[in-house]
Amino acid sequence: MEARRDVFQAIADPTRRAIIGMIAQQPVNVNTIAEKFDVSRQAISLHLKILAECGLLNIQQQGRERYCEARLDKLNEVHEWVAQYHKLWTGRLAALKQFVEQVELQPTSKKKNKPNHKSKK
Amino acid sequence: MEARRDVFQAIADPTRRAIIGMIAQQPVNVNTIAEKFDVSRQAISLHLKILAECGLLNIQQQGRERYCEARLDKLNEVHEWVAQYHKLWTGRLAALKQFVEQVELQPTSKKKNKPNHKSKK
DNA sequence: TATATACGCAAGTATTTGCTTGCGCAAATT
DNA sequence: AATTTGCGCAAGCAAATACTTGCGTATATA
Repeated sequence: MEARRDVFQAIADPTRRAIIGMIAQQPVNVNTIAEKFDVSRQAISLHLKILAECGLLNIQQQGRERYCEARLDKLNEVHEWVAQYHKLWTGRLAALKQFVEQVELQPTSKKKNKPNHKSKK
Repeated sequence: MEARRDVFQAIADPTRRAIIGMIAQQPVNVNTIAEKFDVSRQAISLHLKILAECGLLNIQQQGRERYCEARLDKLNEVHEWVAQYHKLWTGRLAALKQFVEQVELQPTSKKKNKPNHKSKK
């Protein structure tokens, strides 16, 4: 146990993503977070621990309460990983669009019957 | 088994991320992929199955070979999820930077020496 | 046609999750 | 001082992972 613990792994769980969303704007204490879910406080506590272990979360003790603060910048690893592919696939879409437009403009096209020609808006 | 199967879950595994990287540019067949890793072909096959199940992968049979083609646009869900927080945290950084600069420009400031002021290009 | 190749389909196992319940302790509240 | 509240620690458990090995089956190739 306690094996791999990286950001990708951390955000794989929907509950943990929800937690991040909940504390993205301002720190929230453990019990307040736990109340929003229908699992036990311990379960949430464990999720928080996992998030904290990979740096996505800071915990500040305040009296008997513990406030969880999101460290969104730690999502950068994910952002960069996805962004490279995002560029790739949007680039392809752009190229495809351009290609289609170019073909449509060809005056040499044989196809004269195009009953339902989908026009671009 | 066969429970949750979403994109976040799929990319949580480093092997699967590596597979995506391997086929992002052009389709590759199963055995070629498997050879790059030091786990069994079956293990890779299962990873491919998982990727295919959540749409990140298309498989085209060609003779006895199966070519795996990446569907990068299916990463959009992840991209959007991260992007919202990316905006948040970069926005905060920008605000912080602006704040610091503003403070530095205060005429009441005692600090007159700013040798390496980083100018924006 | 015999054989090698490119897979898929289990079955079996060790580890890792995700969750629960019970206990304990320190900081607020009464 | 007694009680409530906030939360960690730990044991226990079902389910999911990530692999492996063995077997079966098309499709190429010799």
